[in-house]
Amino acid sequence: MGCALNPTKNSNMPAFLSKLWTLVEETHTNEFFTWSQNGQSFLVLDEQRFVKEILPKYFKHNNMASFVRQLNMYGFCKVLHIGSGIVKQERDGPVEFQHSYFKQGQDDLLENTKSKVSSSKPEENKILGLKA
Amino acid sequence: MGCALNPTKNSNMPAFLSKLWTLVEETHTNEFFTWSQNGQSFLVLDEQRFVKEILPKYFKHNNMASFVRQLNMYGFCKVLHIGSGIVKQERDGPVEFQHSYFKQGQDDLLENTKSKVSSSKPEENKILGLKA
Amino acid sequence: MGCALNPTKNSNMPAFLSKLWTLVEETHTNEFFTWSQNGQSFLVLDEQRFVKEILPKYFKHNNMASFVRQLNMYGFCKVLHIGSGIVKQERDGPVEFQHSYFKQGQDDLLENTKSKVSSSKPEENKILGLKA
DNA sequence: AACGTTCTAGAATATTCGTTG
DNA sequence: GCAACGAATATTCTAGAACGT
Repeated sequence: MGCALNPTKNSNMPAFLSKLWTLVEETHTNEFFTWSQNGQSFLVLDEQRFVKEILPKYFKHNNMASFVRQLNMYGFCKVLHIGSGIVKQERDGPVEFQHSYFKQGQDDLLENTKSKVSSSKPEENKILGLKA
Repeated sequence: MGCALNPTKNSNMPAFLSKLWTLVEETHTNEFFTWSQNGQSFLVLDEQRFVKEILPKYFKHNNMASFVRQLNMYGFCKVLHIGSGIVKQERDGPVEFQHSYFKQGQDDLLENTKSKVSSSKPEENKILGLKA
Repeated sequence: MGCALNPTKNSNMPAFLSKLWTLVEETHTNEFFTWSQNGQSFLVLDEQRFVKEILPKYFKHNNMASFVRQLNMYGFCKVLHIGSGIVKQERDGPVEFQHSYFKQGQDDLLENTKSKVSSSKPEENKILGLKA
């Protein structure tokens, strides 16, 4: 049966998603991890602080690469910033990720987001979500 | 032992459930074994003390694993904690379990909770309880 | 670090096995984690200290259950201690595990020990090792 | 026969590392 | 170069199985 509940939303949502939601909703870290202005994506404004201060509190690692791997597993895509620098990038540009069912104020969309490898029926995994 | 009802010894309730109820109602162990704040689950706040001091008083063992096995047998589910990241040397997060018919103040729900393997008709075991 | 061979970093051995080997070879923790007298198995003499002091240094958790799960995955078996107490138990008996290719002084046996789920050919996984 | 205790395994998600396009 | 992915191992939670009372 639906066990291993997580307390945020009393559902069996994967831990990664509820953690990510909690993270981005946290107001005291908005300085370097927050929703984008229009709420359609989220931003890592200071990767160093994010990796050092946030990741180890919520996950069993402190590697940006592992965090990104999880994002990709759940269908998030990086938002590319083109032409944001001449040589390379002025400094490190912010890291931005987006998912069609992960938007500010719409935690209901998140409900049934699935991992790409979670279920045994592959065709149901490719994307995710029933509310669509 | 205080005023709390103690649904023991007067029914055909499995020993595990009445012991668990007694345990969590005990006020003098609330420091490390107690109801959660909203009474919807119970917490093991200090696993080491719980294992050494409480388990052997009620059961024929002092293994957390055996206790958890029984919880799962009766349909209890672990409550996941968002902030369970890299292990801190200092303190462990509490262990929390929940069951829809095991709630503070509602010992009547507990009455007919059944083990998942007790009956020979599997479909009747999945959950349990008639008062619902 | 003493004279014991340490079969790490120079092979494709899974991290769990090389860590386990390192652990049991460490002399300064022999007080509560060590080879058995005949070197055919290893002992956890103080589970609480082992869980708190050793596990988090080598793994991303501090749960005995997770450690045991890994041991079973690699084919280790618990060594049963019969008649280890009359009324209850004087103290806690030590936890002992054994594997036919994990023996003191024979790190060569360990070389090709495989997880039960690692390869895609199930029949080759059941046990393990090529040197036998 | 039901329940309790122990040891091992199943299944899902998480983390790492290396590859693909 | 680099975002996304495949695959192996690791961690977690729950269940199967054997045995005893």
